Amino acid sequence: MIDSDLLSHHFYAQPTLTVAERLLGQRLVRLVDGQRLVGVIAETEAYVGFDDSASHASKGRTTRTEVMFGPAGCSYVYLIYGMYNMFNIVTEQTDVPAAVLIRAVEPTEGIAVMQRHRRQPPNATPQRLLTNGPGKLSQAFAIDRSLNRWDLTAGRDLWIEAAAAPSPASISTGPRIGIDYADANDRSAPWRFWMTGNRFVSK
DNA sequence: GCAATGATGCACT
DNA sequence: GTGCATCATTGCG
Repeated sequence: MIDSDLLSHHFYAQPTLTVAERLLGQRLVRLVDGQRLVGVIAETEAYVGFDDSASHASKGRTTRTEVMFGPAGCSYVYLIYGMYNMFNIVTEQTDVPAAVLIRAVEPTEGIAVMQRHRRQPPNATPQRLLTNGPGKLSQAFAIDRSLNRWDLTAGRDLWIEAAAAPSPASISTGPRIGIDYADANDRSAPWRFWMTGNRFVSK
């Protein structure tokens, strides 16, 4: 890896909506048993501060949400529905609880290994089912809670590399998914970002 | 194609 | 005990 490609604390410490949008097109990299797994980030969601009723952190500082109050550039990985891991990246200044959920990537390297992690047969079709959702991409990239609170700026095992940014015209926004429990204004906030037309964006 | 449903572990009242 | 920032499968037509 070239050091200058590694996204730094400075990048993640920006406002959460900025980070969520600018993560599109960047490369998610996972190293497992010397094998590089890479995907281009295609879809993200922002969870912003105490006042966002959709965010786990709106309930305050607990064992589970503590990491969201910590420094930017750490991972927040939690288990949902008893079986799926959600991969988030902490943003903003310390004590401001916020994070970006990575919802989908377009796989580019290590696809055969990802298929094994997903228990799909080699050459399975269609390939889009490999990583077109937050639970699926975590499974494909072997991301689980052992990587909670991981420092993504260290360039070890799990990190993000800079790549060409998509043009603003090719980015779409809309409401976040799966947050029916949130207040109406938070449900409708356009805090989901995706690359328009990318076939790996979740349903 | 789509809607309905069950799986499953853990943080938190 | 309750409720999830989800997914695969089933059953319909």
